[in-house]
Amino acid sequence: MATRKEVAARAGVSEATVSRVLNDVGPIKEETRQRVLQAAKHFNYAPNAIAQSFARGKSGNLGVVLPYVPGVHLFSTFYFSEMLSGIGAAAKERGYDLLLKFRSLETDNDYELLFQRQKVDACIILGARNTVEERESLVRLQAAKLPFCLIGQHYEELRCNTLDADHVQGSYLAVKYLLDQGHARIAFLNGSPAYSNSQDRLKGYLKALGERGIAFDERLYVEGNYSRTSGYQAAPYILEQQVDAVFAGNDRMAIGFMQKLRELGRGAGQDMAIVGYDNSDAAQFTEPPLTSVAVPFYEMGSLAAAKLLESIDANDEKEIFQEKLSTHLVIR
Amino acid sequence: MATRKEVAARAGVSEATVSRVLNDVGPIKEETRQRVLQAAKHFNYAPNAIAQSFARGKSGNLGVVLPYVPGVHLFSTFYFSEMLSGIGAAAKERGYDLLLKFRSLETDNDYELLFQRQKVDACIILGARNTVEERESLVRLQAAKLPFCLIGQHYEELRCNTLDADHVQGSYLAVKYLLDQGHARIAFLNGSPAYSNSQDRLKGYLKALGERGIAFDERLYVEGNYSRTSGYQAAPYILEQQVDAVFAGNDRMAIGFMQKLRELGRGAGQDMAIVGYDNSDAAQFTEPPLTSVAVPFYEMGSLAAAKLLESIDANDEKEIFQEKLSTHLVIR
DNA sequence: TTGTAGGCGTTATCAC
DNA sequence: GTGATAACGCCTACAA
Repeated sequence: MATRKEVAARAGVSEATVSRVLNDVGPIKEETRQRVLQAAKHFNYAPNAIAQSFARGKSGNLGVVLPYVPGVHLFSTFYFSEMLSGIGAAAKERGYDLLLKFRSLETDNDYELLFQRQKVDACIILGARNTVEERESLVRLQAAKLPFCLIGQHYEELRCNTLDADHVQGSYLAVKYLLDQGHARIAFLNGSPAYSNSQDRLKGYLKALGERGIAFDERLYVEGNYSRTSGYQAAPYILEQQVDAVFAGNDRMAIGFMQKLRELGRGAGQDMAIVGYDNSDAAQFTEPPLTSVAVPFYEMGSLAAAKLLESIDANDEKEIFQEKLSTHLVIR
Repeated sequence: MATRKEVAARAGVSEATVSRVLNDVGPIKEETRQRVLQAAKHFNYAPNAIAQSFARGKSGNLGVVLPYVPGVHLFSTFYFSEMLSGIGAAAKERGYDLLLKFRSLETDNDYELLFQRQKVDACIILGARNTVEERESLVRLQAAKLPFCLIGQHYEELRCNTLDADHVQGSYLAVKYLLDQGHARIAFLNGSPAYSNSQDRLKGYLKALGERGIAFDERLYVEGNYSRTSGYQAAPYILEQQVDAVFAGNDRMAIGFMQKLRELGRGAGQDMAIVGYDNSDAAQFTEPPLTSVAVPFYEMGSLAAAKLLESIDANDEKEIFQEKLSTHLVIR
């Protein structure tokens, strides 16, 4: 593979001039420029990106941290897929490449390492949880002044770049809708409280109930893990509680719940109203179609990436951003 | 951020020794090793990955090229999601990071550039098409001895690393199933012939028909673009042909077709049999559930990555691999 | 067992 | 306008 040296030799100029031409800096005689360009073309030369990163002290990569669970096909979940699409689009626009980091939840709890090694200029963290180790790791990250942004998770104690959807509002909308339809005993099938968005959903649920003066009945509150199976498994218990509606924290759980319903011979939508969350593709294919809270995952990803990259490109003092995009209910 | 120099100074050794300790090479006195480790810990030192790549001439990145279409949420398609999950898992196992490259179909037709810049040690190309530019670009890639692998696409003229599913077989199974069910006029809703897998599907379709002595009727052959919309739009024409079954090149098109069917008041599965392809999540949620050809996308991704990385890690002469994983029919 | 020193391919700061 | 040249942080013979 040709290097700058060979190009310089062939063009009869110094290596510095080659760089100047290729980086389009400084004044250059048109004739020299042409000679260099031709020589470069002759060798099919392109600057070595790693050497460039090394010299510039910038990698040109935007890191994306994803939770990695062996055997679980992560991208197949609507949430991550959409988000990553958005991040990718925004990064591409700004000339950054995406470096994916799969983090094993048990072993890789050190976000710092990612940056210490300086393979990325900034980083977006997906699927962070509220555990002691993670919080501490994030505090260190911040102390080291490494630019990062959390999507879909926020901590009370930690003020850092954050992009999320307004899940309090989303859940409120969903539950209010069910109440408006005349349902009173509404079960809530939530995900793990280790995620702040689960907690937010609970707040929205409580808020909607509170407005109608309905007290929280803990028997109607069930925790799954956002998987279809957990929705499926929760169904028998929920049915025992004589509810007339179910609000699920995501579509997967809602779909699992509906499957069990059908197996038990109780068609969904007849004597039982169900509302999901995410408005994933699947929501429109179920029978009956699933009413669901639409979350702008793609926009969350692209906005987070845009803001983050913008802030590192303009290298003045970075302001912390904490944005919340709104959700809406898609009634089917 | 601390560098090796500072660590060396604090430990009272040379920089070379620091590297030796950290890379675990050569004989080192235990005491020295401890001093170095402590000094490293003191500064919270981790070697700069880019400098390392630079010195070693290896990036430690596995590139993944993805077609990029503005406005289309790529990862949301089962195909890419699953594949990328598989690639990611295999890369992680071998200590490689994933570098994603979104390729604009119109402008970025030069695969070479990716490698010339040497930001990746090897590359997996998804969504390659059979166009003049792409073929030429791939030929150059190969001539430059850059290790890459195509997934889901192969060319007659070009012998390169390839991993695919056996779509001839898959389509054959699907059509044979429909024939066995007693259907005779089977429409085929295929995707663009720019993808070799579309062509393979056609072969399978023809093979199954041929076995029963049924001649190809071009009125029953329709080309969509693998989107749900294209399935939806193709429906009226297909219905006009008085077919009793439809085989779709992927589930998305099958689902679009079914939607139109329902809108027209003709429930699927009643007077019209439908078989999809991919066995995506969505296939089980439709009403009625969709019979579909299961393709091991995840395994394709992980196997391709494994083989490719293996071949570059063992730096002897690389043998070209061309593998085809088998598919099976999931009857619902 | 450890130190010295050359090299990796750029960028960027000086001179001229 | 252009050419030297010193970084950049690390790896790795080669010497000692």
